[in-house]
Amino acid sequence: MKKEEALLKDHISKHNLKVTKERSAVLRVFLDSDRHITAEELYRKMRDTGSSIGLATIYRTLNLFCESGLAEQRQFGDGQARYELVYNVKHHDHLICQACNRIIEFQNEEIEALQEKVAKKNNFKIFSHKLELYGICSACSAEKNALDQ
Amino acid sequence: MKKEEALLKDHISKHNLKVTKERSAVLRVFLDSDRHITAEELYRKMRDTGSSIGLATIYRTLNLFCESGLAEQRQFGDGQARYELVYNVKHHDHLICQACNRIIEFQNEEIEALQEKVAKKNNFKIFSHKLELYGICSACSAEKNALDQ
DNA sequence: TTGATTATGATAATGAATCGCAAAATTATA
DNA sequence: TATAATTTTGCGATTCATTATCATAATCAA
Repeated sequence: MKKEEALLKDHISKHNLKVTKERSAVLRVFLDSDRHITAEELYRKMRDTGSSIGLATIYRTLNLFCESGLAEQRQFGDGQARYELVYNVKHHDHLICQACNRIIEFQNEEIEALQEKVAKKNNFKIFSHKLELYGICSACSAEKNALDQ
Repeated sequence: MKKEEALLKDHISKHNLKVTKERSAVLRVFLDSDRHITAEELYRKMRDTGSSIGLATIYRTLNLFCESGLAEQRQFGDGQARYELVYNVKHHDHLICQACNRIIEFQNEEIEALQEKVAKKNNFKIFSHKLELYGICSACSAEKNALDQ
């Protein structure tokens, strides 16, 4: 059994919930998908492969993943929440290309340390943070330059 | 005439729009409000002082403020957009207290510089960024400690 | 297997934000 | 300052993502 599956089952048993084929199927597809997937995308992906799962169940299951610490919800400003596997994944922030919607993950210890410093200076205790850099990636930038010629 | 009003009127005249009493009133109340106000809060504030303005007009006007460079829209994760005066205001990021919803602004040149460095390393051109630190402020932290006694 | 409990799918409901429209307001022009 | 072209307004309807409701189905401890 995968460690992600074990984590979910542990959460389920600790909260008097039940292991269902839908939950198992959503987990399987979720783990096999691009990071930063939306509920709708996951729903389509499952329906397209013959599943008769409902959209509400997708949302309920993704929320369950978040409650169990397996995933986190992100808002990148396009109006749809995205869900990302965080269990056993090192913390990181995001670069978001506004041309092709590509999401690049990055880590920077120096920035993290400075955030703590800012928090301390303001007597603030940080529980979580969000750092997103919006712009244009190298591929889109090159494409734009080519078009401009 | 205030510089903010001048900016808005400049934008209006450059785009064949019209100066209306509603737009002037929304600007007046907006400038006189807490930073990071929601459309609904601005609507309530105006209705409570006798205005018969519609909510749609509030939204349209706040969008106009954003287009003119007077304001920017922010999402702090509670599902409602907040609007913040940015004209003639130095760039800053936010600390958000999840207990009392207080928003503290801060500036940190070192973090900004490191963001640029990250972007460069990824051949990414930054147009904007979002850095939000979520947690609990000193006042709420003290209150919580007192209750725990 | 049963029985208590939880989960599911379909659909309705929600809430923030936008749209369409007829009426009203603005503004350039005469 | 009247006119006419254009934009804006408030209202209500609409959209879209997400959640709630509810009857039926599935799970699982005993």
